[in-house]
Amino acid sequence: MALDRQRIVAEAVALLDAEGLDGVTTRKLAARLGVQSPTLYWHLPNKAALVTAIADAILDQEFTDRSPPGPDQHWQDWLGDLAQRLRRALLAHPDGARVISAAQLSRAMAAISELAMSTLVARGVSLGQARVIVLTVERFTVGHVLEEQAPRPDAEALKGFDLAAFTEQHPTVVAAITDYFQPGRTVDDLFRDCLDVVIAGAASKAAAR
Amino acid sequence: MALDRQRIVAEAVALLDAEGLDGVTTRKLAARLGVQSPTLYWHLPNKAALVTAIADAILDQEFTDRSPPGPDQHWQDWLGDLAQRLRRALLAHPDGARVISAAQLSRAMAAISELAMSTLVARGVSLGQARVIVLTVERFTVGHVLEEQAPRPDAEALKGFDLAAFTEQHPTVVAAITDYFQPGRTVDDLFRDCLDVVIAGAASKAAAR
DNA sequence: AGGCCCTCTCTATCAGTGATAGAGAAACTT
DNA sequence: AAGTTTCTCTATCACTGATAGAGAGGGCCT
Repeated sequence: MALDRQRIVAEAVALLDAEGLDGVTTRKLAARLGVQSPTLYWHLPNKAALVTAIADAILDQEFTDRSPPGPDQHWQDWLGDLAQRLRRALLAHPDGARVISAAQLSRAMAAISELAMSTLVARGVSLGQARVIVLTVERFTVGHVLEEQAPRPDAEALKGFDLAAFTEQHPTVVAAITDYFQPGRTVDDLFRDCLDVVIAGAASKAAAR
Repeated sequence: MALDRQRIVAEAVALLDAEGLDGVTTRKLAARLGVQSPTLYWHLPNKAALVTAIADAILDQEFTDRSPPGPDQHWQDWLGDLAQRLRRALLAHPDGARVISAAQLSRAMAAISELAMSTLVARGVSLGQARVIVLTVERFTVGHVLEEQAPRPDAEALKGFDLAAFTEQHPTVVAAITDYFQPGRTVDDLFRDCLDVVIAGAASKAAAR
């Protein structure tokens, strides 16, 4: 099996799935491909390019279908679904959000932006508004999943953590968390609720002009 | 001058300012402090703790004043100002957003959340809504600045970049960018506009119940 | 056929990274 | 004075991304 960029990236995604972003080293990747690590540098200029390629692969995997909304679907709902899909793409791999935010000039991300902005424009949203709305949704989504995927602090760090003192200093935060996750609600619901805030704002801003 | 945690963190911030997050290594930091690198491990358990401490220092620097809104200030405006201040804090140092997103259990970030959520609750927003709104604003802001501070792709990467082809494949994106930055508008305006979307959504969601 | 070049992989090596073990100096306590 | 705690040191580890440069192999032109 010949070594080419595509096979390298596919194996890099597998390595990402197995060990997370910090586990994606040129040596481990080369070993999986049955090759010595400097060989990779013939196919890729540097590691940043590899990470960008991984980001594109992750996004392409989820965004096979890039269809605009149906004739009687509101663009608000469609944009919400797009954000959900983006989140799903990031959550599908460990450190997915970190990978995307480390990517430079991701082709796939640009394609998503183009799809979203052109769709909004086709629905009568002004070009400027479309850009602002799409950027807001994208950056919120990446920021949100980045936090979702943040490593749970290890036991060592938690030893110095005094929950009682934290609760005393941050009563509202603690109350809000316990309150929110009471009835069986999940992190998916939290994202949905936060996203609804953004989409509601987008709707009101788009209507305002 | 005795070496203590506070002096280490202060020097780490100076090093961050000089060389960015990737330049903050234990050896360089130790050299600046006139000490050998293993010495740092007596004061800090590991590098993650150092990054968290840097994050707290960066936030504390901007959030000396943690006052709630004045009596006739809308919470929407106050929350917008808070987000602006958060952005300013992140932009004040190279890779500031990366530092904050790499921080684990940041005390200063928790304090900001507490301030924001309790303020909204005091203004009659429900606990659940307050949490959703504050999280949305925070995560959007971090996501936005993360993108703002993303390294401009180097000349090497740009050599393989065909602007004409990109424009053909992403006409709306290119048109939106050129359109947006036409009359002397800056990235500050872009953040303001995006933030307004989020705040407008927060206002409508908070009013809806 | 012979020579050449282009493609791809190799070995060897570099400078730098976070982290640990354990020696030792200095200061404080008893 | 002796012992203990606090802090810094030297020496070293396993590992990282990256480069230089040798060399194998196939295709191509004369």
